[in-house]
Amino acid sequence: MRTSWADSVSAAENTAAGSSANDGVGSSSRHAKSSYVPPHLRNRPSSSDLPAPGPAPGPAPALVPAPAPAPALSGSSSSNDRPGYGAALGGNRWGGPRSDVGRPGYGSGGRFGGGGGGWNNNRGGWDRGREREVNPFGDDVDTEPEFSELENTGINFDAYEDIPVETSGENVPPPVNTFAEIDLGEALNQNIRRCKYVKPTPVQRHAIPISLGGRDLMACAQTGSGKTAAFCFPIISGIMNGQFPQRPRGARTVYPLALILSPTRELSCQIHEEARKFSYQTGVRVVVAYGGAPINQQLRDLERGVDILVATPGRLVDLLERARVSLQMIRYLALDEADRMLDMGFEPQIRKIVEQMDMPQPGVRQTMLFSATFPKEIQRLASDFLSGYIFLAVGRVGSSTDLIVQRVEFVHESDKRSHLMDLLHAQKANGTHGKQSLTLVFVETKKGADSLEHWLCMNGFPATTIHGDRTQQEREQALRSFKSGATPILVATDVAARGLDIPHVAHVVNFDIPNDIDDYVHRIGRTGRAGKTGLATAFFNESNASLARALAELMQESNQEVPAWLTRYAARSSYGGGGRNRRSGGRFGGRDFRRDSSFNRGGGGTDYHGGGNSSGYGAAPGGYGGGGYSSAWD
DNA sequence: AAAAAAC
Repeated sequence: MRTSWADSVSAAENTAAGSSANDGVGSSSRHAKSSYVPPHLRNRPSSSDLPAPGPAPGPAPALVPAPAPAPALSGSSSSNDRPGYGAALGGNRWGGPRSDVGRPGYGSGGRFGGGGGGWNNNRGGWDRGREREVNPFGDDVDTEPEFSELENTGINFDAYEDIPVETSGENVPPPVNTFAEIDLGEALNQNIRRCKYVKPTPVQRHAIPISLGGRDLMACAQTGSGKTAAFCFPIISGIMNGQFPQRPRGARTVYPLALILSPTRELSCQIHEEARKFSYQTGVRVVVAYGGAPINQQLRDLERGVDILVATPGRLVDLLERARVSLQMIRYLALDEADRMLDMGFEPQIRKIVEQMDMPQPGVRQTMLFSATFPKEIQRLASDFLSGYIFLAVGRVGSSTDLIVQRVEFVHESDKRSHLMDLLHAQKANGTHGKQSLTLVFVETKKGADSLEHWLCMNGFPATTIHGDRTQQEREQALRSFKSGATPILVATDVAARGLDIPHVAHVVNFDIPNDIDDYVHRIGRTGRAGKTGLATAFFNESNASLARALAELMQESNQEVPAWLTRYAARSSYGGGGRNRRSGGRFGGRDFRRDSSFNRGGGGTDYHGGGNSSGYGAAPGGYGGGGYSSAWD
């Protein structure tokens, strides 16, 4: 009923502040968590809007989302909010047979009509509305890739082969070696072919079966490892195949089934673009919402229907407070770059979104948490947000390959500009032109970015810049202009350090070296994407001494040539307790802390079924090994 | 210390 959900939302608003006494740490047991009812949902007549907790998410058959009883939305008289491409399908896993009438004007009959679940599915009927959908692949939609084309994409799949992977948790579903082994459905398979993906990356090989098995997932993986597809495929497949209760449709509020949170606007845009490709002609609607852009277009997009919502936290909180979005129907939650989001101070907003609005509990929804590192704060988040999860650690991309050639050059502060100029001239002369060869230059400050951009332009190098002082429009324009090659040099702050997938970045220059080795790893990860080779040059001088040790170790680890002078710096800084990097010596961003006997919370899932190579663990001198997680590193 | 993120 309209009043029902409206009340729910307004109640949520009214009590959000007071409900922050959420149990937080210490209730990692899923039973404790699943019986928890958020304050704003207590005392509701029939608790009819929130699905009751489902049974323990044990090994479930593939393609079955985490089970949950029906929420039995009372009296809603309208259908779900997506344009239907669907044919009816029997049975409704979430809500049982429904008698609701389909929303007129869309598709071919009620998607929930007449006892049929009515969600489109890949076994038929979804194509009836295909003309409606803008083709995200451009012109070559119906071009089936030739085998030779596949080889020409430049994706070096062998480069992924020796990336170490480790899993732990109870009953870990075995990894797959090909997409064909997984029944993702024909529509999705076709999109995978259109994307020219031939073979799953390591994170995909493991994460997709885990997720399709209905399990929660904590994954330590770098961007560039194929994460986006790893969480999108199971979500899209689950939505296509799953039966969901009818979503109430008020005039304004929409009820997505999946939520993907990411730290930056550009990353959200990128995930949205990728997810749209993956969901092309599946009938699954993906919408993005982020700040800095006019909200009206986003509201219109939402009103046209949303299954998967990709968002940055701030804008989502805004939408939730305006009651334009309800999380009541969320079945899939993915948090990307979780460590980054915490670094950026998003924890309160994320906890508000996940714990204090109307999102179903862990175990009812399926949750995937992605993070490059696994520090204490993320472990806490994992305990609070996940239920009986599987831990997956994928080695750093590039850690065991030579995909990225790293160079470190000693450049005094005052020489940096002319040195950069030399590099750019050399690059120009090297004959790489004709083909786009993009250079991404990282600097420390927004001011520095502007002034370097200006200087480059004055000196005949078309450059643009991206940083947080620019408007969202300027940022997006800069990114477009860079990607297109119109300005083949992009000067950036760390806003662009993580996750952005820009093809053809041949060279990453760390004009200013970051203070955190993780940031360095992320920055150089903007090149050498998808198995292509790339070059990363860092300008090192005295002011970077504190990073010398971590940098030298990282380079050594990835089979790079470490200059003798850097080794000397590294030796010096190691005495002074420098190199406070978080994970030197390891090839993973973290390890499953549940394996440590000292960590006792009574939560389940301490069994270790490690099938992977664990040699990257334990060697960390002050990493996460050893059980004690003192905060000495912060 | 700087960066990012809602209006």
